[in-house]
Amino acid sequence: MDTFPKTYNFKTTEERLYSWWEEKGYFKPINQPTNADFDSTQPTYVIAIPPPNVTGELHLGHAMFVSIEDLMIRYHRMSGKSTLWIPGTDHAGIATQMQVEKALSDEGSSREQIGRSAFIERSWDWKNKYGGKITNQLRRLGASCDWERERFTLDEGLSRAVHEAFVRLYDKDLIYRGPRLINWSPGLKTAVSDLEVDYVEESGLLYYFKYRLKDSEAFIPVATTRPETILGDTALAVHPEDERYTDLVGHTALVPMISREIPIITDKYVDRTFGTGALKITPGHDPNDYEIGQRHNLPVISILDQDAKVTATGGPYAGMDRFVARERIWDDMRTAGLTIREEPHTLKVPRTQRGGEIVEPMISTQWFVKIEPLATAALSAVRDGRIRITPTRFEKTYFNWLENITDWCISRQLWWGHRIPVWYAPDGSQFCARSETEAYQQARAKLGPDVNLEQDPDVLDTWFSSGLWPFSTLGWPEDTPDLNYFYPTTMLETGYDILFFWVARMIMMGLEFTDDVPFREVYLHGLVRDEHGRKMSKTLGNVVDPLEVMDEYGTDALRFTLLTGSTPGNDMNLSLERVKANRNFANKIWNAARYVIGKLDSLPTDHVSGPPTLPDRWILERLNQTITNCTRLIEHHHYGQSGNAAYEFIWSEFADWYLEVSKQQLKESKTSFTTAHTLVRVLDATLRLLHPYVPFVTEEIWQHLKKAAGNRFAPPNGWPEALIVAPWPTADSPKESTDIADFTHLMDIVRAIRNARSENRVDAKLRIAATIIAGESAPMLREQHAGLAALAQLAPEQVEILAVRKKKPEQAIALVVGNSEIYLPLAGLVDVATETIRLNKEIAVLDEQINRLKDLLGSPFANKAPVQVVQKERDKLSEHLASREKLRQRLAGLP
RNA sequence: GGGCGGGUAGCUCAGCUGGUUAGAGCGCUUCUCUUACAAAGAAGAGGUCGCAGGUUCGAGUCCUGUCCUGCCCA
Repeated sequence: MDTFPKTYNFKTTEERLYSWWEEKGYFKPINQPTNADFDSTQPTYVIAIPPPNVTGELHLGHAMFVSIEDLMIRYHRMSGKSTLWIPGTDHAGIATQMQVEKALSDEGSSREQIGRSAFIERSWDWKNKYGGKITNQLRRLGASCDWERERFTLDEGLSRAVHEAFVRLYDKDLIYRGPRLINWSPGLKTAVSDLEVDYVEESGLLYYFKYRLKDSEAFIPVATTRPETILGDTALAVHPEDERYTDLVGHTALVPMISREIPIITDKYVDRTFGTGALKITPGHDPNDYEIGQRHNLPVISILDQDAKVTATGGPYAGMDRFVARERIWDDMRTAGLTIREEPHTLKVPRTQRGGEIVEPMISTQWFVKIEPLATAALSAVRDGRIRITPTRFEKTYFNWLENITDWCISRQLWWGHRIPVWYAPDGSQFCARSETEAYQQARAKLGPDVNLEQDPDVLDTWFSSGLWPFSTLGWPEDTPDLNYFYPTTMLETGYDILFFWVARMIMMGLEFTDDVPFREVYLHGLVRDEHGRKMSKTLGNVVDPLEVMDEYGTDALRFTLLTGSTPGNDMNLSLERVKANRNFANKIWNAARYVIGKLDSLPTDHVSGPPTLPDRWILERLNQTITNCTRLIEHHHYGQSGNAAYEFIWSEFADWYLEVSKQQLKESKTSFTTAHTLVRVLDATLRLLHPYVPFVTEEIWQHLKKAAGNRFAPPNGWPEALIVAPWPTADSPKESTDIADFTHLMDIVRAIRNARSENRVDAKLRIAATIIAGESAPMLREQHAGLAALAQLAPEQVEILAVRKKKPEQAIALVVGNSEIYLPLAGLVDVATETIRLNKEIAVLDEQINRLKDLLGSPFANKAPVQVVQKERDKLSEHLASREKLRQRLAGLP
């Protein structure tokens, strides 16, 4: 027992067990192509991990996905599937590049100063230095990934996959390059995709001003939120049915301050009620204006450069920052008498998700994926059920996004990432190839042997390589044995916040390149918030660090909290109180096991194997029900409910009741062996049920249990080497018996006695006498005499259990539990007056119930509801009637 | 503007296909350090399930409307 301290010490357990599991190879699929006895028909269960940023640090989002995916993996591993969880990390272009640039700037250097190749080298150094951190943190959470299959989006194989994918799309004309209006991040100096822009509501101003007409003193009042874009206006637009402006349509207006001539056009897009009803059109710097410009063939003028400073087209404002220019133009216009007024206005400001600076829509030459054909395929894969999304409501979101999708800007003006596999010749012709050598071959064939090529300087959006993840990690484009056996993967589990970024793109790319779905199921979890539902943020100071939580309460406690406190697709508020409670839960299992194992150690070896007692049969049947329940719930993705069911079972039934009864049964040689066997059996099975939730404490206990129980109490198929690879429990077929009802009756009697003791302030240590008139339950209760006495703290020799009453008890408190009457002769405690009050109170409660049930059974309910439901209520009524009768008799019999 | 969540005990949340006195943890009250566990045990208090209608024998659960709140898309 010295290896079994009173409290579970997770600190000395977790790391040891994790390394042991890993060394033993338990994280690897039991059946895989490299095995000598490989069986390609054995079912698989495969998850590709959502790759965290290679230089990132663990946060609760990671803790959430690891908990859920590890649960899925451990459950299916135990269920006998050949289970593979592929781990890996993402190069996270922008994020990592920013970190490296920050480090450079701290040294007084910059990427421009050191040049591209030195910068990339520097980034790899950075990756090598910090890259192991996040994966070690995932290990800490218990993630049972096959680390030998770990991948990184920039490693050789995955880069080959990226090139292959690019070339194939290019050859099918699904990738093109050209000037388009894109979102430009002036700080990061790169294009970002539409998805990477958040529109934040902020208060600003609406500027009203005069647009003068050419050859006339008249003007049109116009409102704008961005006066600096006036310099890029190429039209004024009014609604075709707006009578205020009909006679002005077709005239020419003059751009303020620079007097460029622009037409006045009509377009139904214009909202007559907004501002003045006249809209200035700046196709070069506004997505809506860009579309109107396309419709009317308007010229596009770029007035801002890559630093968001005004270009030469801006005349006197050239060189100014966009916000400086805004003020200067407005000042100048005021001086020129062109301003009308300013009013406060709430606008949606486009900001980058990273850094949060204001994005500038501008014209830029970029690479795009023509997305519609891919989206169409991705839509039908979910529509026809080849991929199922849990919770299903996200299917709608998914459809809506894909139905309105726009081409995907995939080029980034960064250095850290997959460089675009396109090379340019001096004459401008371009060659898309899987490698530079291949590009040169193409170029030489076309332009002669002396051609010199230059590779496109841009890199691809990180999500482009992430989109290939489920198959690139398995070896695609090579036709590898892993790809053949493990693909398509089974489950894709991630947060709903990257449904578009990642999930949808994997589906599109998977269908395009592998002609199959990348996974059969998608499970989306919610965001982890603080305990009052606020988003965790550094500024609010409410960020919970999972590492600190694990330090304080253990990994299992954190995992159990995340798993049982969340429902699919819904955000969860994490409360540390709850984590603490679950730490206590781990300790509870520990102590229950400590008891069982201690008893096994001291059990005599010369046993007599008696038949199972009522409590044995009860707990085994309840175990059966719990196994059935938990399994069903997990299969339906109700992970939280399954965890709670196992929790309730082991704490409120096994520990609170069966363990207490077992103390009596172990004392008797007739029952001791079977009791010990039952204790082992139930504990073993429950540890299995809980293992996917709380892997460490369960494995640790299980190893002790296995050792203590040995062959004497081994399960039918023997003890496997470790819990992590032990078979998931199966339930016996349910028995037709009254065992559960009987034991429940016994529990109710015990509770009633405890309640009476407590209300009458009977000393907890005092063993009292009791007479129980139990009718047909008498034989059953008599058999449970010792247990009953122990549970209710009765003096065993003074417990009388009768079928019918012999004489009228005098000085006693009377309790009615179902069909049983209990008399507690508490001398000196029973006062006729208070007892009368108490009995009347109980009768009143029953009266209420009886009336309610009589009304119910007299209503159409009786013939419309299913028979079983009605019968249940009838039974209740007759039971209440009998109880009331007993109480009345008792009342009448009081002295 | 469109779509999707959430509103259940003081707090944080469960409640699967509607089944008839609504559950858990924490907190609260009373008692107990009884040889598995005080990170515990025993007993208890606490909710007209946001509001208003409707469907049904029966609604926290389904439908309609409404209020508050959060998110996504435009």
